[in-house]
Amino acid sequence: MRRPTFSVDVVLLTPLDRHLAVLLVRSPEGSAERWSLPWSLGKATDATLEDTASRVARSVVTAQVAWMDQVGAFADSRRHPSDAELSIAFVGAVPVGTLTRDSDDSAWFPVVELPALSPRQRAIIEASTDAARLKIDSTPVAFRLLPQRFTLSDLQRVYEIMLGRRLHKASFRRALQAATLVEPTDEWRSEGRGRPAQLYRYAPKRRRRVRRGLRFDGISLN
Amino acid sequence: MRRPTFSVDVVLLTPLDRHLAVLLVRSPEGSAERWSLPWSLGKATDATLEDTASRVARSVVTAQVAWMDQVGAFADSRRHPSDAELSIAFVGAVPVGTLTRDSDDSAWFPVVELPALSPRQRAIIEASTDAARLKIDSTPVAFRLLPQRFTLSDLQRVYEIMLGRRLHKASFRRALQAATLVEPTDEWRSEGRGRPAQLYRYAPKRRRRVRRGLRFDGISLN
DNA sequence: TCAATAGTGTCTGTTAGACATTATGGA
DNA sequence: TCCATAATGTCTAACAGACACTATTGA
Repeated sequence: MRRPTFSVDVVLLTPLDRHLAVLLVRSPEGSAERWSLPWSLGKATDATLEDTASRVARSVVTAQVAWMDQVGAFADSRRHPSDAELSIAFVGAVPVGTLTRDSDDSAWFPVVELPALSPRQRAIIEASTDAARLKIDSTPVAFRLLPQRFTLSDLQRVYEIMLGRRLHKASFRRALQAATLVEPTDEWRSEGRGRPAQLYRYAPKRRRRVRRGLRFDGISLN
Repeated sequence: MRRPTFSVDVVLLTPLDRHLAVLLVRSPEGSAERWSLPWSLGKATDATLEDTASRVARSVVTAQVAWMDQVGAFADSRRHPSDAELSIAFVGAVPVGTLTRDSDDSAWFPVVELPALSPRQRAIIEASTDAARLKIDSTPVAFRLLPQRFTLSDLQRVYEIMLGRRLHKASFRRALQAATLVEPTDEWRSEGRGRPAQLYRYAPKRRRRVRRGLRFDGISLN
C-alpha cells in the first residue's frame, strides 16, 4: 500500500471555563494514543489546503469557525496517526460554548492538560496556540467568539483566555473605546451578584492608524 | 513518471543598496520563467525540512545565514518549477554584501522589481517578506546582517530596509540604549563627508522585560 | 566657508498601569 | 447590611516623535 503524502491537521480552540481548550477526537481502536487532532488527507474535491482544513473543521463542530490560519508544515520524524510523512497544520477558533458534533468521540481539552498525543501533534498544538495569540492580538477576531450582545467583562475574559495573561480593566476599556470597535446597547444583564453589566455589540468604525514605533522591548534575546 | 510530492523553497533576503533584495536562480532552459526561487526536493539525508532548507541555502551562498524560519505550505493550484503539488517555504537573511555562489546563474533582485516568476513563488515571496519583518521586529537578528563592528547609522539602515519604513533617529538610539544591546568601541569610521561615526559591537546584556500592554491600535479591521 | 553626516538635549502628546472611588445589584 | 461586580476618574512613569542644536569631518 502506498504511503499517504501529507495530512491536514486542524487545531480548533475555544475559551472553556477559564482556560483555552482544544478539540480532540478519539483515535481508532488499537492506536497507541487514545486521542488525536482531527485531520484528513486531501481529497480531489478540495481545491486548496484551506478547503481541506475547513472540511475537517465542519466535520467536528457545527458552529461557524471565527477564523482559520495555516500554522505551517510539520515533518519531524515523529509518529503521526495518519502515517503521513508531512502534516500541514491549521489553527482556528470557535465561539464560546460550541459543542462538538460527536460528544462520544470528540471532546474539548484544556491545553494545559492534554492527554497522550503523538509528538508531532503536540508540537502542532504548541505552535498553534502561539499563532492564535498573535492573531487575537492583531485582528478583532475575539468578537466572533461571543454572541451578538456581550458585556465588556465577557470580552475581556475572552482576550485573557486567548492571550494567556491578565489584562488591566481600565486600560482594556480605554483601548477599546479608542479603537471604536464596540457600541453600547440599551440592555443590561444581571449575572448573580454585583452590579449588572451593560451589553455591547461589535460595531467597528473607521480606523485610527497611529503607527507607533519601534520597540526593542519585545526582543527576546538569544 | 511519478509526480514529486513537495518542494522546499527558500527565500533568502539581504539589504542591497537601499532596498530589500531576494536571491533568485536561473531556471533550466525551456522554462516559461527565466528565474525562480532556489528549491529542492527532500533527500534521504535530510532529517528535517529545516535541513533541506539549510542545504538549499548553502548551495546558493557561502555566507552564514543569519536565521531561517518556515513560512508555511503553499499548495494553490498554481504552477511551480518543481511540478510539485506542494511547496514548503522558508525565509532567511544573509549579511549585507553577501555574494551569490554562482554569479552567472543566480542574482539578487529588489523585491519591488521582481522578474516573471511562477505565481506560487510570487506568493511565497510576499508571505516571506512579511514574516521577515515580524522576525526583525521581535528578535535581534539585524545584528547578524552586519560585520562585528558597525555604526548606528548602518544598523538603522538595516532596520529600515528590512522593515520597509523610515525610523526616527533619536528614538532608534534611545530604544537601542534602553535595550542594552550594543556597546561602543573606541574606533571611529569616516565615510566620505560628514563627522565620523563611532563603531559599536553587538553585546546584549540582560533583558528589561516591561511587558507593555494590549494595543487595539495594530488591529486591521475587516 | 559650506555641505553633509553624527550625535544629543528638550519638549510634548499619548498611553499603560496603578489606585481610588462611585454605582448598583443580590444575598 | 455586606459583598461582589461594573464603570469611571485621576495620577504617574514611560516613551515616540518633533525639533533644534552642537560636533566634526571633507570639499
